[in-house]
This record gives sequence, structure tokens and C-alpha cells, in this order.
Amino acid sequence: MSTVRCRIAPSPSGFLHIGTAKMALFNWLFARSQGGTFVLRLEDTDAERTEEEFVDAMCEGFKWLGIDWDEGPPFGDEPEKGALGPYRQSQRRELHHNEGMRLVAEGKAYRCFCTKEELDADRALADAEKRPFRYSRKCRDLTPEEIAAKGDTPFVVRFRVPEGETVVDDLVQGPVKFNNKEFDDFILLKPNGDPIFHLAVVVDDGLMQISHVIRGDDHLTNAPRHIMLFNALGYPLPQFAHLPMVLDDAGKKFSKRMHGANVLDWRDEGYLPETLINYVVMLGWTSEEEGREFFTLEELKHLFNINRLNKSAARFDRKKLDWLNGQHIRMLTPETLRDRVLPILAAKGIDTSGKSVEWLTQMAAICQEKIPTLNNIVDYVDFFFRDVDAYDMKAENKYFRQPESAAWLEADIRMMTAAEDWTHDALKAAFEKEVEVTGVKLGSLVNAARLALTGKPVGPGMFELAELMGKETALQRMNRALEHVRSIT
RNA sequence: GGCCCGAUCAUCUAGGGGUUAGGAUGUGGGAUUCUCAGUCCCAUCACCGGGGUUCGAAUCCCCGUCGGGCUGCCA
Repeated sequence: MSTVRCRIAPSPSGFLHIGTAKMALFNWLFARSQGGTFVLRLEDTDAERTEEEFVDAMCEGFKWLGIDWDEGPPFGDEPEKGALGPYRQSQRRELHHNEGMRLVAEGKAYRCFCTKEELDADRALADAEKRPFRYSRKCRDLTPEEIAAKGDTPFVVRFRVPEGETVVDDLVQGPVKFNNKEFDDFILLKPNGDPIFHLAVVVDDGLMQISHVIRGDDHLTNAPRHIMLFNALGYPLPQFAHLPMVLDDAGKKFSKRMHGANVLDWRDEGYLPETLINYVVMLGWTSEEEGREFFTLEELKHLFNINRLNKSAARFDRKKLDWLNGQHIRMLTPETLRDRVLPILAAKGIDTSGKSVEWLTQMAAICQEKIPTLNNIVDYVDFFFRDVDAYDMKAENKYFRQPESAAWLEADIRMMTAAEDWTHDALKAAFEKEVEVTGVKLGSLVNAARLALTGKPVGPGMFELAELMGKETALQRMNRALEHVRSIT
């Protein structure tokens, strides 16, 4: 039986950040590949930054990506899952506070009566003198009498950082050694009894029996503090793995404000969750199968290997994402593609209710090879749902303003009218025969027809779209185009 | 400032004492006698710099440079 327990502990700040998604994914993957447990814990102790909608928005991001959790807080209709809750940090204050005070009782932490103002002044002085600020430790060895004399004076609780050195045995970074002198006696509890991040994470990870802490490498220098706390609290030490963060396409930290920082931005732009998972996993991990780049979540569950994580940060490259999305779109069945694309058309005000499911499936199918994102489908099919009232100008010059333009359309109309079978194959055969006997270029016939039928220079294959459009509508549009051509040439 | 981490084509990466430094995306060109896209082929492009160690360094070590992080009564 596996004892692997991983967690993602995001602070719900409004949406699921791409970087958080990466960390969640790797934790999830590790837990799943080891038959372990994946825990979602909300670090919502910063009250001003937490709103219920924020929590919902973030969980929606996880759901979209397909990252589920075995233990976690209530979400939507789901009750809290797991026996080691509560899974919202804001509901664990008592625990944090008690553990902090336990350290005081055990002499591993102490009450500090220095005020924030005093500390700020010290800090300013240190700055002015260009020396590193360090807490004076003046409260470190107060006698019981001195403490008693303080009466009701508010105090913070500080950790008594032990002498010596702390080694983080990191699964990704290797052993990283720190001299404990580098660390101040950091604060554990605020004057109101609330815990500081370092205490809260360690208490939560300890009590939730987390076996592997996989997180961003911005926490690498926090790890020794956490290790000291694990030891002081008497919790078994988890394994650590610090992963590089995701950079934007300019190589900078992916700012919260930037478009694309929210994973749901990608959904809204027509990317598949499969794509995002596949793309993010490639940002810092490679499979043993060299050169392989295409993965589904299900495959990843079996292939994931924590030894193949990368140490350096990677940029988020939109171009490669586009390519990958196209790959994933092509992997879909036409039915699935249809279902994914229908809401997008609806959102654009396109009413598809008059069409059969079979027809809509065909519509999706003829675009499948061509669109890099789901949203691109709109331009590929909108002409099916509205009249063509204008023609693309450049295409018009090329196909409607030539001396032979009318002749092309006349030939098209003649063949279409004569078509006994209104199918892609029959139409294609007729056009090819025409080319053979008259020597006219197929492109001229086809592109003039496409322009007549869609008003656009680009789109699905002409024979495919004509078949779907139906003979009657197609011929109406062809005749209208012919009139138009005669009027301008 | 102090401490810590990182560095292979433009981008994601493989490799890791002796290789023609491999793949993918992008870009350029060609093919596919319907556009666009796709697909297929070809081409283009890299070991951050300097010192060591070694017969031999992209690979190991040191220094530097650059990038990132921590250094909060934020998480």
C-alpha cells in the first residue's frame, strides 16, 4: 500500500494561475502514478484576499483541466472529502495556534514583545547603514519574571532557530545546504494569535501526513525553515521537490495580471484542457521515451516519473501551444469536436438548432483538420447560418473581376444544376471532368464557387461545404454571385 | 548587500568525459494538379564567458556574467 500523500495548497486569489496549475499537475501526477492520495488545501488565511467566488473560480480551473482531488474542502454540491480536515486553512487557526504555543512551552519558540514600530525603525537603520537587517533577539532569553512583568502586553511568537546547518535533500535540486545563521528567529504567531505562513504550512502538512511536498522553487529557501519546524514539532519529515516556475513568453515571471495567467483564459480562447495538460507537462518534464511529446492525462498517470523533472525555468510559448492544440483537436472524434464547438457558436449568436446532429457532426468534421483552436471554427462555418451579403475584396479581384469570371460561375452553375447526386464525390467528379475537357483550371472553378458560397477566400473544402449547404441554397448563392459578377465586369 | 537555485538552436528539450550534439515548435523552400490549414520532404539555428582537471570538457571543478528566488506581524 502506498503512503504517498501529495497536496496543492493554493491561496485563492481570484483564479487558477498557470503556475499553480503546473504544481498541481505534478503533485497530482506523482500521487496518481504512485497510487497515492492527492489533497487540495486552501490557504485562505489572508482574509482580505479571499472571496467565495475566488474559491469557485479556482476550483473550476482544476475541474476544467481534469485535476481531481481525493481530499479537500467542500466545493459546489460536494461535501468535504477526507479525514484529516478541515481543508481550509482559515478553519485551522486553533490548531496552528496551539502548536505554536506548544513550541513556546517546549522552549523551541518564545514570546517577543518588540513592536512592529520598533522593528521597522531597526530595519530602516540597517538599511541606512547598508548592513543586513537582523532581528536583535532581544526577547530571546527573557526570564519568566520579565515575561510576567509584561502583563497584557501583546506579543508575537518567534521560532528559536537552532545552531548548525540544515540540508534540504531535494528530489529535483539535490542536496542544498544552508547555514542556520542565515535565518532570523522568524515569527510564528501574530499578536492576535494568527499563524504566519511558515507555521501554518508545516502544521498542515504535518497533520495531513503529507509525504511529498512538490512546489515552486521560490520555496527552496523556505524549505530549511520548514524542516527546522517539522523537527521542532516532532512531525516526520516529508520529501521535498522544488520545481522551476513558468515564465511568460518574454522570459519573465508569469504575472497575475497578464492574459493567459488564468488557465481559463485558454479555455475561453478555444484551447482544449488536454492541450494545456500536455503543454504544461512538457514544461519541465520529459518522458523516458525520447522525443515523445504527445500525452494524455491517462497516459501520464502511468508514464510520469519524478526523476525526469527539469531544473530550469521554461517559457510559455504560444506558437507551440497552437500546434499542440491542433494535434489534440485532430485526435477528437467528430462527435466530440461537435459538442465542444456548439457552445462556442451559440456564444457568437449562431443558432444551430435548425440542423440535425448528423449535419452538425459533418460540419465539425470538415473543419477538424484546419482549425488550430476551437474558436477558429466560427469563421469556418458562419456562412452556413447567414446569407452572403458581401465578398472578400481581395478574393473578389482574383475570382470575380477576371474576364473569365462569369464563365467560371456559369460552368459551376451548369454542373451543380446537373448534379444528380448532391455529394462531395459527385461534385468533385463533375468538376474534374470539366477541367479535363475544357482545360480550365480547377482552382478557378473551385475558388470562384467558394467565394460565391461563403463570401470568403478561405474555408473548408469547397465540395464538402457545398454538400452540407444543400443544392438549393448553393444554387441561390451561385446565381446571386453571377449577377454580381455581371454587374461589376 | 547576504544566502540559495538555474543556464544546450529564437522557443521547449535529449544527451552528459571521445556523438556528424538528436528531436519538437517556429522560420524559409519544395511536394500534395481547390483556398486556408494539415500532411510529407529539405533547409536553417545551440552547448553563456574565462580559467582549471584530463590524452581529450558541452559534460567534472572554480570564478565571472546573466536570469530567478528568499531575506515580512504576505502566502
